[in-house]
Amino acid sequence: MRIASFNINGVKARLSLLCDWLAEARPDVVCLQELKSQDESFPREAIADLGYNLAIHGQKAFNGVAILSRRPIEDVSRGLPGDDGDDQARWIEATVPGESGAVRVCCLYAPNGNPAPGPKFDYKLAWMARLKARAEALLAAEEPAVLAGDFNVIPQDEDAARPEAWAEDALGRPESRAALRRILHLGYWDALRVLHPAERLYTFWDYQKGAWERDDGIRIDHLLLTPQAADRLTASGVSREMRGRERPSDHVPVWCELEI
DNA sequence: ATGGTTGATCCTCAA
Repeated sequence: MRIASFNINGVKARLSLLCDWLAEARPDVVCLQELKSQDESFPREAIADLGYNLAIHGQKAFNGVAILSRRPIEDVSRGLPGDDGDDQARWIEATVPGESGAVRVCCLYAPNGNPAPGPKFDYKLAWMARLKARAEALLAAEEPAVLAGDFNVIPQDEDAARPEAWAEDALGRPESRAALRRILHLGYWDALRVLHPAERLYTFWDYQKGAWERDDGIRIDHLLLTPQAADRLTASGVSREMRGRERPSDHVPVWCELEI
């Protein structure tokens, strides 16, 4: 089962790019972030026509996440637990049955957190703490699960072309990195890094200042696997060429292959 | 030091 994550940066503005990629790459499951669309205006038909079932958690103008799957989508849950007052659409999870067993797929869009320090950075760190709590509960189930999405955290210096440029940014600050490490240290595996330990891997290039042309990228989109999922990992990668297409997102898809 | 880009919605904000 091939599972991909893609921060689409506006699903309506990016519909033709998304449909082209779905038809070419044919991922079994896709986690989308930054829909910037309400449920009612989400382009369901075009995606359903390509053979995908849909579970959407949208919001007006900002955020928004969705799971697309060629297989059935079961037991959908919307919203990250831990704060009933949080109405930002940043989390959707569901079970996808495979040929041998099933996988719990969690699609997440972590807060950007800039400017830091400040209230937005506080919200980011509080959200990451809630993510850790959910990640802990998932581990206790001892089943294959994937945390897939835009974590808005650069894990280590080697995950940025110019790490020094991000040292004070919410995406690269030590507090953000520590929050991600706390989740990894529970027992999660970085599906990209575990198979590509020494590779230059970026998933985001800013629209500004010719970041793409200069390969001034960062790796902030991640696939974290429970041990039961990591045991079945056979391949992973970054669909880098997507950044060079017409009207691209500023992110590209990341994917992994699980024997499920 | 500034400005550079994009999308969605309301003439600004979030990224």
